Amino acid sequence: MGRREEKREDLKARLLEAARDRIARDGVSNLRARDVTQDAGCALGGLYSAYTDLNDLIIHVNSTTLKALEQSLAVAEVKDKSPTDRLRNLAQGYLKFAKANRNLWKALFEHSLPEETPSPQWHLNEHLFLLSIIAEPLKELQPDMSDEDRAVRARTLFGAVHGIISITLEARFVGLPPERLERELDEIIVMIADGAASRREK
Amino acid sequence: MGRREEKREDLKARLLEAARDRIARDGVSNLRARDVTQDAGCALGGLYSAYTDLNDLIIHVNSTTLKALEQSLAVAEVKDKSPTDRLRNLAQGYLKFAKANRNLWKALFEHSLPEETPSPQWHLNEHLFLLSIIAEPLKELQPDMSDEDRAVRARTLFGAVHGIISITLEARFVGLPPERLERELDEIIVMIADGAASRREK
DNA sequence: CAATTATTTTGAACGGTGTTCAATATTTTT
DNA sequence: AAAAATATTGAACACCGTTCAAAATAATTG
Repeated sequence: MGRREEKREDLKARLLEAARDRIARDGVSNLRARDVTQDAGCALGGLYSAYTDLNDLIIHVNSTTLKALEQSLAVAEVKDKSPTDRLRNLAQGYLKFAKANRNLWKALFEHSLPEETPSPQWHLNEHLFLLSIIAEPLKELQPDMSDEDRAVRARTLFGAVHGIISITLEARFVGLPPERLERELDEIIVMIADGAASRREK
Repeated sequence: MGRREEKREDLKARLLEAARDRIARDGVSNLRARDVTQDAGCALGGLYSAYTDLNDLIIHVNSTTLKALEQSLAVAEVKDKSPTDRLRNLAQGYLKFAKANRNLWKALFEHSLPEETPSPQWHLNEHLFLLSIIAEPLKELQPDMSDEDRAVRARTLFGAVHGIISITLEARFVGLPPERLERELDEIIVMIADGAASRREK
């Protein structure tokens, strides 16, 4: 019967949960194969029957983090607001999520793939929703922009927002005073949104 | 004689050069203590007499990278231009440096300190020049802003520029098409600069 | 210039890492 | 119930950064 499949899925789930807990608590750089397998209640080698790699397991954790972020941003979304306000809301929502789930959020970016082995396509696709929800208010702001240009601009905007947040929260460089992060982020978003809007009238 | 001091400095220099070459070629995550020491022509333990750590050696490489960036931006600086144009120039200069020295540039940020051991103060200070040269055009743009606010804004601006560039060049997330990076960066800078300027007139 | 002391350089050894794989245990099929 | 197919196990492996007693070298002394 499908008992095999069942146990296999159960093991994968247990490993995933154990890894997520460990990452949330100690950060992705402190994740150890021996720790997760012990937490999950299987032998060391069991990890490699459920996932190809410790890296692969981390990618799956990141996948759940992205889903949680998606959920979080969807909740924070407000209709009946100006596109600028919607962008402001998204940026604040992203910041709020990053603060509330710092280690899981950091794992999305810290996780450096070995060599030139890029993330698998299915995981890269998961990033696209982020860009699509940014692109939507942009469309209202600059309706005459081509879809391609708008997609590029959404990436630019995300990069800027993420850069501002990460330089402060990751604290590996000279960041902002944390208490001023919200306002700075907000002002920059408004500047860019206004810039986009004025460009339309030009 | 000062023969001791002399040899010691020579070893430090050889290790530094070997490490920089290795990082530039293979990336900081592929730097191995056994490789650098072999390249530098000393025993494995020699590294730990010259530097406290492999991490410490990497920080010193990063220090030279920052100096090179400083040099590069100073050359690119143009007087007799509008503050907006100077900011545009700085952003393009930063991009150009990142492209030309990708692995060394990435090492400035990839390098994750273990636990909560922050970078030493002398190295953090080296970052400040970057912010100071951003703050200068900002002063012209918004002369009524307090020095502190301007310092914060400079960090924000750097975070945005760095975020846009790194999300594309580090390719660990969904980045921009590389050929559009220059223009996007430029347009965002102009938007923010114009936003800052218009705020002044408000 | 020895002889002695102070310092540096060396590299085998240590503890910890991710990963593998023959042996064992388990589930499925016959 | 026996046999075949599969999954789980954990000792062993290769590699990593780091340490530290021993060997080599430099400085000082008589």
